[in-house]
Amino acid sequence: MRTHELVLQWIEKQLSDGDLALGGRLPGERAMAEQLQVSRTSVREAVRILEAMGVVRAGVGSGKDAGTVVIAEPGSALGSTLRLHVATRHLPVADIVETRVLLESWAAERAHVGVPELVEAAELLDQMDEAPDIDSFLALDARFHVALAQAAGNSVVSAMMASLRGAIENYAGELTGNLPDWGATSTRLRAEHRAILTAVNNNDGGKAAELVAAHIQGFYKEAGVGANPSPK
Amino acid sequence: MRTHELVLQWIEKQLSDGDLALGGRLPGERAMAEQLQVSRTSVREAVRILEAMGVVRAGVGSGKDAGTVVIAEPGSALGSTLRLHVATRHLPVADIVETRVLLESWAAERAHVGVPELVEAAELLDQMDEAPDIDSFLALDARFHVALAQAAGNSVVSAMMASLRGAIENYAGELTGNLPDWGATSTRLRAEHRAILTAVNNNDGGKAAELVAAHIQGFYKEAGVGANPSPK
DNA sequence: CCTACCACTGTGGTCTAACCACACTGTAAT
DNA sequence: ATTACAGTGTGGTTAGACCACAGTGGTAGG
Repeated sequence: MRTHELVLQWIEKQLSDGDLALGGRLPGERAMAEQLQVSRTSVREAVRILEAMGVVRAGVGSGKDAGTVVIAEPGSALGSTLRLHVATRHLPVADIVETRVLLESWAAERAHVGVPELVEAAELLDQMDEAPDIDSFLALDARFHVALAQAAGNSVVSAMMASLRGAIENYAGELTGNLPDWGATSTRLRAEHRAILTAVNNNDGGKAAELVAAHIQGFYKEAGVGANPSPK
Repeated sequence: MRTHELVLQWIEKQLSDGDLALGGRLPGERAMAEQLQVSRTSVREAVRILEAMGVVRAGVGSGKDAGTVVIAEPGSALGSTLRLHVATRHLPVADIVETRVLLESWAAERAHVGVPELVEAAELLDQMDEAPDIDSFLALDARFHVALAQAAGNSVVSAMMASLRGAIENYAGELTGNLPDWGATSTRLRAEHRAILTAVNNNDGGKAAELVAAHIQGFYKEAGVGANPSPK
């Protein structure tokens, strides 16, 4: 077993045993190195992996944001991993879109009416009506979909959905260039968003799921994904 | 931007541009360090991250298995990430089980009859009838479920399903200790497996999905997950 | 001529020791 | 009381060395 894996094991044990909790701080790199009788290099490699997994965040200096702190951001971490695998051509974009439809439909069908996430989603829609450019529109769109997914109350589904969105975020940006009329598309997307949210708030989960599926598939189909899985 | 992130970017670009393909070999760490004008340490940190993501595999020595080569194993990588987040108590085991039910039901419903994965699944069931102990039974069980998921032909769903299974693998091992009568449970599980496979091969996707959902939920319920999300 | 051995080479794995930038903290000078 | 500044501890980065490993190729012995 390689040295940095030993460090990883040790840290994972600290987490499992509850000696290290969310928001907690890891010992300094030098301290850990001495405690585990390994070099600081090995400790750093382990920390880097945890950082890539979204389990910790490293901050320099001193004070509240300093040191290596335990966080919980599986979404961005999974997203990076998927993005890399898309780059290797091993994961087709079409499969990602399909999975996204699966997860988001499920979430829309089971969204709990009355949770704060749905209020946030409504506010995001208002902001989208006044988005100055495409990029800010897409950013708000991403947050809307994530909020909707979170309303179902399953953190794993939320994280995976967010990661899928993140993995193809670059594509979304490129693809809007393919659209014949962004103004028309934007209007349509916004109307679909409101219809989805209305269906959810009316406890009509089945309809919400259908609308979400059509919404996502419609966008990527219009932008040309599916027929051409590797647009680059 | 930190130095190792620069290296990551460079490697990701090589992958996106197709200059580096699956099975290809990265330049040596020393060569990359010189080419990018960074230290070997930074290169190594980047490679470590890619290794943790299941994008590359590092091998010492010389010959075919030596050097850092591009692979595609998103499943194990995502599994490790999820496992760590479970350790932080951020992802409840119940949510993972629920997501697994979602993905596997979907896959069972859409499995393509006639694909080699289903043949392999059948062989695995035969082997399970003669599994000498619980651990080998669980290992075969894992492979059976993965094969079933792969039969649906969506690589993202397959990878995620495998990762979910891996994230709670340790739990499965612990939980079998809670079962009152392993022999009876094993017999029931094997019967359910065969029923699922039969439904799939009969093109009865709906029934297969139902059976899979009941199969998974039944096992974890019997073992005591759901009522007690953090058994440790 | 063939075989067995062995030094050579290039790979990742690890370690040490130093320096940097950063951000807060406490103290001393104003 | 306010300000300026040295001190301290954090992660970030680098250079250089040594190790184990595995295939390569030459060489000595049969």
